[in-house]
Amino acid sequence: MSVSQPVRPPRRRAPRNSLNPDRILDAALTLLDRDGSEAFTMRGLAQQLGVGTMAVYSHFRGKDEISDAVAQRLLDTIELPAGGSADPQTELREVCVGVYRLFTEHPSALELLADRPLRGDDAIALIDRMLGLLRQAGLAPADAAHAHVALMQYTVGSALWNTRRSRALCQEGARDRARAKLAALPRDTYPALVALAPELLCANSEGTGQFEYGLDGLLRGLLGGTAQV
Amino acid sequence: MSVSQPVRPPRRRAPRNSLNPDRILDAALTLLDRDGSEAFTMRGLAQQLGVGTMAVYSHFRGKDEISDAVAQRLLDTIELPAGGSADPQTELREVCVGVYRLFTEHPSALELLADRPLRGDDAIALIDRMLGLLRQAGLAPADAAHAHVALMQYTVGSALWNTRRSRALCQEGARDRARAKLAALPRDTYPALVALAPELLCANSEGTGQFEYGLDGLLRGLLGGTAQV
DNA sequence: ACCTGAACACCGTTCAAGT
DNA sequence: ACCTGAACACCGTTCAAGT
Repeated sequence: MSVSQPVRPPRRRAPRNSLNPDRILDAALTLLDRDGSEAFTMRGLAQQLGVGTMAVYSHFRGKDEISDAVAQRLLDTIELPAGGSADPQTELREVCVGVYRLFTEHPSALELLADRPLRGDDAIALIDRMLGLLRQAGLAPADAAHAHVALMQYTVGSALWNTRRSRALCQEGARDRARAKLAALPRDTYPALVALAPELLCANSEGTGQFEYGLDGLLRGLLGGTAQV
Repeated sequence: MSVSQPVRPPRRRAPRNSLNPDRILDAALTLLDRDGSEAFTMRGLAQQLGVGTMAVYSHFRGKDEISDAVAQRLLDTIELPAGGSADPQTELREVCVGVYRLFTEHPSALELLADRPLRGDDAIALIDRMLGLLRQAGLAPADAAHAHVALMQYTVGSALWNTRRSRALCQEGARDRARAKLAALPRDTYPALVALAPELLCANSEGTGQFEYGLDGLLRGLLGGTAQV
């Protein structure tokens, strides 16, 4: 066996200016989407870029600043619906579905976003759009603000729930174990749960359908009437 | 200066059986609530217990198993309303508010819970109760399942949003910076946002009020009628 | 059986140095 | 200016050893 071939050959010095913020953010997002947020490491990022660990620090202050920038960039890719064509409720629905889509397509980035406040021009535009639609739908100022936050909370919560649920179900045989556990429950202690077991499993494995069910309910409840229940 | 007093005096050997799973979980929850989830460390936990780092491993397989047990224990403290006294919608409301309360009172534990599936007897009982109430309210099996998931998603999402938002606002001067940023936005690019700035700031700093606003909307929309929008 | 410290393979980041 | 490796203070966990 030849010992002369080292496992990690001494990387030749990276050419000057081959690195830049954009390349770094691209690599970060790739890493995040492919391997999940706990695999997002400064060392891993540098390796992905074919560069020494500390090279990245010439372009960003640290990991936090990179996470921030990735979150920013993602938010700015949300496409707002054309507008004007449909009624406010339908447009609000489209906006929320768009945000949900983005979050489920970039599961690990969602965890970054949940940590930091929403800023960046496109995120601001999104909030403005939603508030405008809520006012158009006839909500008073305070109601529009509350409704907006509620919609965001539901959307973020659903996306988070969904990505974590689906990651858990990816585990070896997890789906069968869940099914078995449900089947083993005593029917008389948990009558409703046992009776609805198949529907529950189904609702949990649906993705967008489940989200839209709740979203429609929420929109109906928030916009439907001014009557307090 | 005397060198003979070491910074960390050689801790005397902990008495046998002074450690047990309950004491460990107590310490873990204390640590979690006091210092946040990223301060929850095997080394810190052992220190809190006045014991060598590895002592904990005699009682739990590792950090993950402890996190699991803490989450379990928390879920089992949720109190279900007496039942039978009120209509299904009011009872559902109480259950959700109870879950939300638990989550906001133990912010860091929520992050643990978001990661793992809900199990444990009391968590199961909670799900059963909610499903039963939803059926009582007149929902078909598939609708009850969907509605249950939607309610949980909204509740978890709100709690998560809230704890993170409030943690961010705890930062030095963060509240003022947010206010200033809102005030600096161009009125004609973001008309709705600028107009609703005070209401938004208010909705975001309310805790339970904001949650209940959306919850009532969601319940109204899910239970209000069978009409699909 | 229960508790111990040393050691291993990680992590983000500081530092002084190379080009 | 941009990129480098060594080093520091952390982390969870394995291991062989003490009692």
